[in-house]
Amino acid sequence: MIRNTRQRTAVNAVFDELEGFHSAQEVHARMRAAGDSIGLSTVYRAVQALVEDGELDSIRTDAGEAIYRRCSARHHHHLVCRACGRTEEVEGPTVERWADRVAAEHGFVDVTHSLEIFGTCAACHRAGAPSADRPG
Amino acid sequence: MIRNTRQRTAVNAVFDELEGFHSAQEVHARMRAAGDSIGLSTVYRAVQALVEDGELDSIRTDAGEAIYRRCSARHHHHLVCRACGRTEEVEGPTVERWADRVAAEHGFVDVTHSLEIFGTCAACHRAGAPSADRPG
DNA sequence: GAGCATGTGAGAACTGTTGTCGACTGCGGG
DNA sequence: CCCGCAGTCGACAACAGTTCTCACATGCTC
Repeated sequence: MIRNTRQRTAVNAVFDELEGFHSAQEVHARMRAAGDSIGLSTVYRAVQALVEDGELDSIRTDAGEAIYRRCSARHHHHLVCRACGRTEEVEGPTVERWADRVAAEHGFVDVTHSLEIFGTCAACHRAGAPSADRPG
Repeated sequence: MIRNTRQRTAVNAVFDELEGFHSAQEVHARMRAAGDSIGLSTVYRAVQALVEDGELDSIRTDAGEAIYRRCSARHHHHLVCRACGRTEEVEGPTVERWADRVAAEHGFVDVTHSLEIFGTCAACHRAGAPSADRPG
């Protein structure tokens, strides 16, 4: 049975007040700072549960850290600035259809996909942010 | 000054023989197994240098591990069976153009993207493989 | 070949994450 | 309302991947 605990509720609530992506550690620190007594393990368990429930959306930073945010109902992808980390949601039926079609052509079923776009946002580009090229 | 050492050359050479993505640790193990004496730190340094030189391409797995491969002339994506792990390379100008366009519309420059498609391949589907959904 | 900046490598340190385990507590039943 | 107990908590240890350290080795320039 899945219980409705103070901690779980609290973690969930944090993401109501927060925009964008935040790491488990950050959430933990934020809660502790706010006087909320909660363990780090619990935060990790909570965010994982929330991701499974589809409440949160998770991606991994370039540094390998997992970051989370409230998931909007729509299926979408992320456009991430590699200099300042700013994230924008983008969506496009084009790519959805393409992915499904390609998978189907190869005989794959039950298809999902993950797509992230990285670049340097206008502000950072103006600021002359360095950019590590990443062809691929 | 950047020196041309035996180790650096050797790491680079490994990726000539290897297809697809491989972790630094795997490369290290492989080299040791082949009787090549090299330290793990050195492998890390080497792959990082190679990435900076544009010789290698790096992405991060879901588990947070960094994996590398020779940057192929062709840009393509992966279609991965979530049951047996079989991977097929797919490519499509559609999605490339879409990603670039979307990024440009948001004022992003110097754009790259990462896309993986997950599904159950025909063989595994016939075998009745289970599947874990991952919205996002 | 000499000098020396740069690279190497074993191991320690660090970071983010997951596991452990005794104590705790929501929740359904009585 | 209280009981019982399975699900949960949380401090801490354990882990994995990566980076740092530093004494030693070695390519490169002269």
